Amino acid sequence: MSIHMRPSQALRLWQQAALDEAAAGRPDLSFRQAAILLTIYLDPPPHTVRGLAARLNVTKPVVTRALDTMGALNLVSRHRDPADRRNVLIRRTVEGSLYVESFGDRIVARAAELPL
Amino acid sequence: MSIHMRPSQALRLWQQAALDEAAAGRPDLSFRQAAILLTIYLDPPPHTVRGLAARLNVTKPVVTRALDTMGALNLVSRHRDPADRRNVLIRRTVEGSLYVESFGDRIVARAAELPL
DNA sequence: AAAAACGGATACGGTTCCGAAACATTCAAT
DNA sequence: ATTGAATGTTTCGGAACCGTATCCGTTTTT
Repeated sequence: MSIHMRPSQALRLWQQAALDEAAAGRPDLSFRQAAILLTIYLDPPPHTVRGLAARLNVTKPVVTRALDTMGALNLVSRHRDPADRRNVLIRRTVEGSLYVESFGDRIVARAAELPL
Repeated sequence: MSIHMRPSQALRLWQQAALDEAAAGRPDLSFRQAAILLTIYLDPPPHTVRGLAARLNVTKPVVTRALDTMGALNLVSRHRDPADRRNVLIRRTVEGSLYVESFGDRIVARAAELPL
């Protein structure tokens, strides 16, 4: 049972959620950053820079930089892979989990409010 | 009849849409920019810098700069208000309409694909 | 052991963005 | 006509981001 919505509802939902994010004074993530963050939190680990770059079809420095800023915000953390020390494994954090969770909750709430 | 979705579905939807945007090589809009763009296209005109800034709870330069970049992308256009020449009226463009429309369509498509 | 391949970070030049403050232009009030 | 307020833009120093290319450490291959 899939989710049905009309384009106007989808756009309104996106607007409301974006307004929430902007107004809440939260970090102003870009689409790319959001995609990286959500991929880390939704897709099964392990996550590497290379893997994320391939998944998003962007270059490695883009991922490195996104991890720099999100790491500074404590939304993700980096650790060397002990097995293959070339790899960097990206892991979730408590703060990142809270951020993602509340983000999801807000979307659900906004979706429920959508006008016909 | 409102839209029901679970947080996991909302997050997955957001991820898929963000991945689409990132992969499509489209301009990498931030939440704020997206909120401004969608407000221009969803809320009834006229739209002014001040009005948008108030709606988004951001400062005026933020709106001015967002309009600079979106204007360069031909997503919006600016015109002085003939009635009160202090005002700048922000208007939609053909390209912006296409962008917003296809964005909405993509969200709808992704929503329909969501797993249970 | 030497060379090639791999994963990630860094350097570079350039663009965009931020918040705060100052700015020009226009309108309204006196 | 002057003053004052309102609207939008610009400036400033500082930060983040882009893509391309290069570098560094590690692992694999020969």
